[in-house]
Amino acid sequence: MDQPDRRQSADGPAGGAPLRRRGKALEAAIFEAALDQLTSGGFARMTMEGVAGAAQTGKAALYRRWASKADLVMDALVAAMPPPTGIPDLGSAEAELRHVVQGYIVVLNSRLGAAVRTLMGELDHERAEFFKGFLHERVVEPTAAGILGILRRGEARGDVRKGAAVSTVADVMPAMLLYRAKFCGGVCDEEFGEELLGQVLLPMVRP
Amino acid sequence: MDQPDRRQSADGPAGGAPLRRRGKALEAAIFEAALDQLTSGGFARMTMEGVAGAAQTGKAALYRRWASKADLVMDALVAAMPPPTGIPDLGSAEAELRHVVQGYIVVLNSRLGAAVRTLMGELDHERAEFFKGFLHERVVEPTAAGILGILRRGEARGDVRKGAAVSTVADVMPAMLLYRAKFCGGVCDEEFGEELLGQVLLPMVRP
DNA sequence: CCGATAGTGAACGCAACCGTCTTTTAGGGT
DNA sequence: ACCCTAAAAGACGGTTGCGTTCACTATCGG
Repeated sequence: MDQPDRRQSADGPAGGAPLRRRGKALEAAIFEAALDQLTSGGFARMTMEGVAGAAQTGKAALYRRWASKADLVMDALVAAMPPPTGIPDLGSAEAELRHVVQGYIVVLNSRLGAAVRTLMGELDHERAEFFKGFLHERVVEPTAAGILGILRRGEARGDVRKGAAVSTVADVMPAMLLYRAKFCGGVCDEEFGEELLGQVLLPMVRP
Repeated sequence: MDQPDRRQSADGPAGGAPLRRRGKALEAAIFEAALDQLTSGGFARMTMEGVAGAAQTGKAALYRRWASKADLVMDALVAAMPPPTGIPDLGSAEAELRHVVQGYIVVLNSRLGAAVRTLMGELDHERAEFFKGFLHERVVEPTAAGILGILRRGEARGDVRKGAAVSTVADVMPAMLLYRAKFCGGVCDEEFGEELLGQVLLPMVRP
C-alpha cells in the first residue's frame, strides 16, 4: 500500500517540495513533531499550530485524528513507548536492581523520558485527571511491579531481607530518580544510578 | 450618590463588616485568598480576578503590590511559611527520623503543603525557572540539610552506618513523600510515615 | 483515466485571562 | 473638618491558542 519512494528523501528540509504524505507516514511525522515540541517546550508551549507546522501539515489533519491536544499527546506517548520488558533472573538481587536502575535512567534521559517528565511536571487540575490514570498504568505501575518481582525473587533466594517485598520499598527507585530529575537539575546519569544502588537500594534490602 | 447605603450590595457573607481594609489587613486577606485559590484549583485556575474577588477587593489593589501573578504567589507562600526549625538531639536516629517524617507529613497535609504540592506539580517551562530556585532554597534544601544533620549525628553516635550521611540518602524521605502524594492518590498519613520509616529509612541507615 | 478520499493552508470565531485604567468612595492623618 | 491617598468595582484592550470551516489540490483505488 505504501511506496518506499518518498519525495521528501534528502534534498532539503524546506525545499518547497509539495510533500503530501498520508495515513501512517503522516501520523508518524505528527507524533515526531508532537514529541519534539513537548520535550523542548513542555505541554503549555506545545501548540497545535506548532505541531502542524513542524510536521509540515495543517491543523485540520490533526483534528481529523484527535479531538484535542491532550488526546494527541497521549497517543504520541503510547506510540513511542516500547512494550514493557520483563526482568530476567540474573542470579542476584543486586544484578537485577542494577539492571532496572540503569535501564530506567536510560529511558529517563531519552526523548520519550524527557517528554514524560515534562508532562508529569506540568499537569494542572483538569489535565491531571486525564493523564494521571494513564501515567500510573503505563509508567508507575509496571515499574513497581517489576521491582516487586525482583524483591520477591530475592526474598526467596535469600539475598533480600524478609518482608522487604512491599510496594513502599519498590517505589523508592522511581521516586528517587524523579525527585532528582525534577528538583536537582536533572542529573540522572549512570554514576548517580550506582550511588543510588550502593547507598540506598542495597542497604535497604540487604538481609 | 446622596444615599450612603452602598456598603455591600451583593451576597456578602461579611454582612456590613469593615469592607474597606488597608495596608497589612488587606494584604493578609489577599494572601489568604491566593492560598485558597492555589490549593483548590491549582496555579492555572488561580486568576487575579478570582483572588481579588475572594479577598473582596479589586485587581488594582493586587497590581499595586505585585508585578505579576507569580510574584503574588511567591510572596503568599513566603508569608505562610514558618521559619525552619532545627531538629533537637533525641538520643537515637530512629526517634529523630520519626520526628522529621511525621513533621513533614503534617506540613504536607496542611493548606500550605497542598499549595506547594500543587505548585510543584504544575510548573511549565517559564514558571519553572522562576519558582525552582525558590522551592529548592526554601523547601528542598532545608529538609535535606536537617536530615543530613541527623545522619551525621547518628554516624557519630553509632546507630547509623558509616558513609550514609550523604545527600542521596537524605533525599529519600522527601522523594518518597512527594512521589506518594503525586502519583498514588495523595495518601500520606502517619501510618504511611511509619511504614516508610520501618521499611525504607531505618533499614537503609542501620549499621 | 476518473472520482472519492484525504492533506494543505489559511482564515475565522471564541473563550479565557492578564494587566491597565477610570470612576466613585472611604479612612485617616494633620 | 478637610483633603489626599488608597481601596472597591469593573470596563477595556490585547494576546494567546484552541478548535472549526472552507476552498483547493494531490494521491490512491478501481
